[in-house]
Amino acid sequence: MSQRTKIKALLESEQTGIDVTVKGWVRAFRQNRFIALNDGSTNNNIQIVVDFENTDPALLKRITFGAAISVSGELIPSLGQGQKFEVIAKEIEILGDCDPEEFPLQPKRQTLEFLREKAHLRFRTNTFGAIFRVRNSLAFAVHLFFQERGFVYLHTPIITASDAEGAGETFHVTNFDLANPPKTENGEIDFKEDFFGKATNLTVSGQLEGELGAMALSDIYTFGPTFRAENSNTTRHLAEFWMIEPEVAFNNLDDNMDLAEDMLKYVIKYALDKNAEDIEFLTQRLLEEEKQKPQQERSEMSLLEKLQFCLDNDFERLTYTEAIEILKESTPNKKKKFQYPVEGWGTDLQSEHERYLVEKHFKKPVILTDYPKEIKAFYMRQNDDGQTVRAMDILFPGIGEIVGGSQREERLEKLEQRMDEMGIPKDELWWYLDTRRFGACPHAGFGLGFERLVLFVTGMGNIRDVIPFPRYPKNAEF
RNA sequence: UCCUGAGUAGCUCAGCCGGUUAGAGCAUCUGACUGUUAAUCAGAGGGUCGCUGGUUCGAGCCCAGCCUCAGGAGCCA
Repeated sequence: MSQRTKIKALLESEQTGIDVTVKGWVRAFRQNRFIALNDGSTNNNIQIVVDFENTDPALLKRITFGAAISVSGELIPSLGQGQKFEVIAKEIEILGDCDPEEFPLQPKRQTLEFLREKAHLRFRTNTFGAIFRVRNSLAFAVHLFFQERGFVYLHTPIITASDAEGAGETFHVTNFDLANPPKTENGEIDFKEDFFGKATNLTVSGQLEGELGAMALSDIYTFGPTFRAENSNTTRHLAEFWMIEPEVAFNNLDDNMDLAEDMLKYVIKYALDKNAEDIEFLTQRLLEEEKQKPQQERSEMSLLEKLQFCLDNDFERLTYTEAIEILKESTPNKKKKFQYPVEGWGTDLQSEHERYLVEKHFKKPVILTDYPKEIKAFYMRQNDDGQTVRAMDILFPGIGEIVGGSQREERLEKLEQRMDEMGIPKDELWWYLDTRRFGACPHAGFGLGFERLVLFVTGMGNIRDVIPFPRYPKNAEF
């Protein structure tokens, strides 16, 4: 057989009457005559027309939903309605049988919950094919964006000894026999005996190491797996997720916000251009899904419109303090519709408050800045008011926080004072503090949750559906 | 972790007030048909009612505990 042509290329073919070879998985076999074949290069199938009267019935029987086959034949303009081209099969080879009695997937709509349990096979559905092609484009676009701007892709460690970052519960990394770890004289586990000679864990953030790189390379970004051992059971959290963390020397918070907004728009634009068909499919999928919902719960904009709107409009920028004022004066607050009424300044915003600001009040992405220092991390730059820090959170409709970042505290004295106040052990972070001793400069960065971005662009509702094999409490299957 | 809801055929779901042999659609299999597009028509097979214990003459249904899933909350990206 000749070299195979991918289905995406076939469907974009300029000429017909040529002999081609296609390989893929059977999506449907109708009337013993029409095979819908898909190879993952596009959501569209190529129709294969089988001369069933002159084909071995034993072979025909093996063309079942899910089977892998190779087909050689002539590409012609389709005789039927509904597709541009079709392949008149001259030779069909079964590469891999697929017993319909055993195969869990069925040629019909299946629930996302069911497919989540069959994550090893769900790539073969239209929805997940589209999701993972979009995910791929977004990941590539992230690199394109930063590389075009001269950023250095920095690989920060996945195993660290630092548990002082305050970014959540960590997964321990150890070589010990858990039933019988070495103990010290006072009965505590003796990590000096462990592989690294100290207690280690999986990283919860590459930021602190990223800052070290930025203090020489100026502009860096990380893009790697991140681990949180939080017992989070939500549609927005994973125990293992991918995070993008740029860190830029000499940037202030405004530069930081510009960078984040430019980046988000760049990668969304890239996916819209590159995956127009997939996003159109996902848009239709969402419309279908929302038909089940009552009118008032449906979104005002389709997925496609929402993404375009995001590109066409500036993100709304305001301070935490301004947000609190808006929330205090808001109708739901006055009518006591909020579960957590907005009264004073200083407490963290609840999900319902963020959602109100983004989805009801501004109706577009919102960047909140200058949060009270008490509710933010130790490394954020303190404002002159003594109350707030130069933090920023980007809130997206339906997702909530997609980016969290800040200008960093570069003044050693201020940083140490804050670490003391918050009980962060300075001796463990001696290397971090060194950057403030030797050529410190203003700098800023942020963390972007990659899966939350994919969630937004695909219009999916659960973060477990936008990563191939999700890890979450009580689940590490596959 | 907390709150709410769910778990019945391969999938999606119905199952009355606790009552005798647990149903439907789709899928699958068999046959018919053959330019179909979620093909159509006829027939057939298919069940540890999440698990454990309890109440009862009798439990898919009531009670308790546990497991899993979904949505929301918290934590955050």
